[in-house]
Amino acid sequence: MLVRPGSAGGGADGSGTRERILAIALDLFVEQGYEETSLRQIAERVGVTKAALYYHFRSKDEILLTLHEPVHELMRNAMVRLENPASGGGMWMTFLDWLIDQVAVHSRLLLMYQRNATALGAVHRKDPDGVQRHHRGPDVEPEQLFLRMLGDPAFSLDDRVRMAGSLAVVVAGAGLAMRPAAGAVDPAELARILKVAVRDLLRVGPPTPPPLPPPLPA
Amino acid sequence: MLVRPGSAGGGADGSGTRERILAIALDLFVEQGYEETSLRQIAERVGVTKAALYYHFRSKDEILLTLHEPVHELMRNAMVRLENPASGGGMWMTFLDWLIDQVAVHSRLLLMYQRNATALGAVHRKDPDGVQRHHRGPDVEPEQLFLRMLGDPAFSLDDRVRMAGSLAVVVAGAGLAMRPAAGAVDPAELARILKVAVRDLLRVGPPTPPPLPPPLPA
DNA sequence: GTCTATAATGTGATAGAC
DNA sequence: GTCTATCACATTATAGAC
Repeated sequence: MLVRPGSAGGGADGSGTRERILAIALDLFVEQGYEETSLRQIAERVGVTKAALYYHFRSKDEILLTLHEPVHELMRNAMVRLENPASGGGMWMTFLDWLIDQVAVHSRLLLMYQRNATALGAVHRKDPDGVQRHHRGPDVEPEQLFLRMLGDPAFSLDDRVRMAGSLAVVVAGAGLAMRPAAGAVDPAELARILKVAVRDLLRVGPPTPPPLPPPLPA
Repeated sequence: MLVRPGSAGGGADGSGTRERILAIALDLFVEQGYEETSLRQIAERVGVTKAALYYHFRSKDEILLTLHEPVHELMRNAMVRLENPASGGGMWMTFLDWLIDQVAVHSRLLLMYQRNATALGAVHRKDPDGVQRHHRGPDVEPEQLFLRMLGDPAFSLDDRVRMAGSLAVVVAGAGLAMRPAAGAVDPAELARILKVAVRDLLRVGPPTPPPLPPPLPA
């Protein structure tokens, strides 16, 4: 589920320790954050010693990077779609629809990214080559990817705000699904709602379905 | 600007070292994050030794908490406004308008919070009393404050998504203004745009201005 | 109010046995 | 593939001189 098997150097990992390390690290990184989580803590929960972790991973950073690999892949994929010159204004909408579907699948990973973006950036700055080694493709921080586009003077400030905003809405929606306080949420329904919501924000598509109880007198 | 003078224990701080510590810590916390920033680094940049920092602050955590005090105050203020039973649906819009104005003023502080929410949460969990001591009022993490409301079953999932989304749009807009890559942004114009945008997302107010012509007919 | 010096601790990481 | 034992280092924090 998390990683493809047979990715690292050595022999077959019969007991699946590597996967368990990743799963538990993901839990802890989401709960406490990367910096606040020590290798001792991870090892304890996995049921091995610190040294054992170093058999499976070269460093703590590498655990973080391995977990973020799917996120990076998602972002690379996103970039390719955005750079496709097929359409002008509709491109962004098409992209968002795709993203919404992706987000429903990877919501937990994205939550981890959201909580550890700062730490990931630090790792990124400290050892860019180490990041490169982990996944081919352009070595861009996901966040930077969109900032570049948002700086494009071809868009008005209004457009840029709404583009950045629509992205934020999607992420917030994904976050909503992850919070236990928000109750169980049907991913499919959430995706459907998000797609309509971003259309309202971006003022495209169907004019705007009115809410049933009018919340504010016009 | 950042803190009220005469807040800490000792005598008058003639040279304003305390304020300089806070200002520089803010810079570093925004740039690198709280965990990645060491006291040595702060002291170096201020031009004093590590020990000097401990004259002004009891711990590293206290520096973070002091910086977040205005943020907490903002959140407490927000909660009071939201719990005001004056209006039903319009309440949220009124609240957002107020928030947008506040965000324009405190954008830098909010960016710090956004980047260090995880670290702040860790401090929060580790020493809740220490947080309490810093600012009277309910001891709630800002993030938790809204999650509570978003869990209210009185709202449909669609409403909740749009409420959470509108909040995210405001935060994203503030973030946009802080990024050098996004170019200079007039805060007043940004605020105006945001207020219209969240109305579109929440489907209240003026029906929906079209994209191309000037989007504010008042 | 700031310094020097140092304590106390935890961290990520390595070496080598089994 | 996992262990024990240990290293080297940076960190927060304290004590006491000036």
